[in-house]
Amino acid sequence: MRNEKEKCGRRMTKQRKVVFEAVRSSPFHPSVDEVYASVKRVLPRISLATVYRNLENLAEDGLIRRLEPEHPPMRFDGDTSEHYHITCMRCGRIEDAPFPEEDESIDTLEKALGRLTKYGVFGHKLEFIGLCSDCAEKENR
Amino acid sequence: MRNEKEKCGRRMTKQRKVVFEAVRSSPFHPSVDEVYASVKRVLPRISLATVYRNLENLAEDGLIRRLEPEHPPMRFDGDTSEHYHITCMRCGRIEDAPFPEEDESIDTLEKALGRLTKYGVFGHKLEFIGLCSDCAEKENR
DNA sequence: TTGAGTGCAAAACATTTGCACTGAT
DNA sequence: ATCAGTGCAAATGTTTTGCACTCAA
Repeated sequence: MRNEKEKCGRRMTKQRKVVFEAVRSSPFHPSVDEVYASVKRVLPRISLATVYRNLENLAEDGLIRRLEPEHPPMRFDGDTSEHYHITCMRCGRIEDAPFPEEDESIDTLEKALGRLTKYGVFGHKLEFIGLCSDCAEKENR
Repeated sequence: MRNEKEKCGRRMTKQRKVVFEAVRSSPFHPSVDEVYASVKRVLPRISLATVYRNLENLAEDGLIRRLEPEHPPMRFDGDTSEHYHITCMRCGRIEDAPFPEEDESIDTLEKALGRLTKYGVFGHKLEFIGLCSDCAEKENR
């Protein structure tokens, strides 16, 4: 329920650049605080609000990906290529699934994941994303 | 990263019963506040904290399902049978996908969903759930 | 030059917790 | 009778916002 704006002209500030780089260069799906800590080493005066604002608009612009962990805080992924994640049900750690997005059944993907990682795989969550008829109607006006 | 407790003996209080019934009987994947409002009509003195606590432990016991909308607040589903959801990217509404969980490719499911609902289907989110090796190790001690 | 973006502090939200009390077992 | 569960209020953790200021375009 975001992504509908597609802002065209966004100013390339130091802050935006550094926040982007921080997410881009982290392989750990960092939380806002982790990005903040990392960014602060380069721009010590940056505020947390700015980090939030930039993460939000970078995700909106499709330059990073917003993940949705079961429990806060939000995490982000600098790798926008299509890939899936596996989440540890105990500690919440998020790692990349080691296969490309293929047109396989979920069951097949799940079994493959068990073979290819050190995870015990217990299930999956699948959610479809779309536009409901009410909102589609509003769109055309 | 919940569900590991499997509490055996839970007291069946009026509050727990009514919260359960409220989620069970709502076809709308209600939020905590919606459950609270509904429950308040039966038990006007119930507190929001109690609603939170009961939703939490009902989900833990597998009697209801905790959903994870992209943005707060949390929503719950009284239907624990296996099924998928479609979420409107604009308004956030969550509806049941009108097919049983089948061993089809995601692409096939997505196309079927476009035919079977009034939604324009734009994508999906798939997340695998497992236990990482660190946590598995801790488990065995 | 100028308004989008920033820093700061305060507010808003969603959720959790401490504690004295209540009621299901 | 006991203690898990409750109500209340206060605390926590996360995210957003108002506003004066700054700097990228």
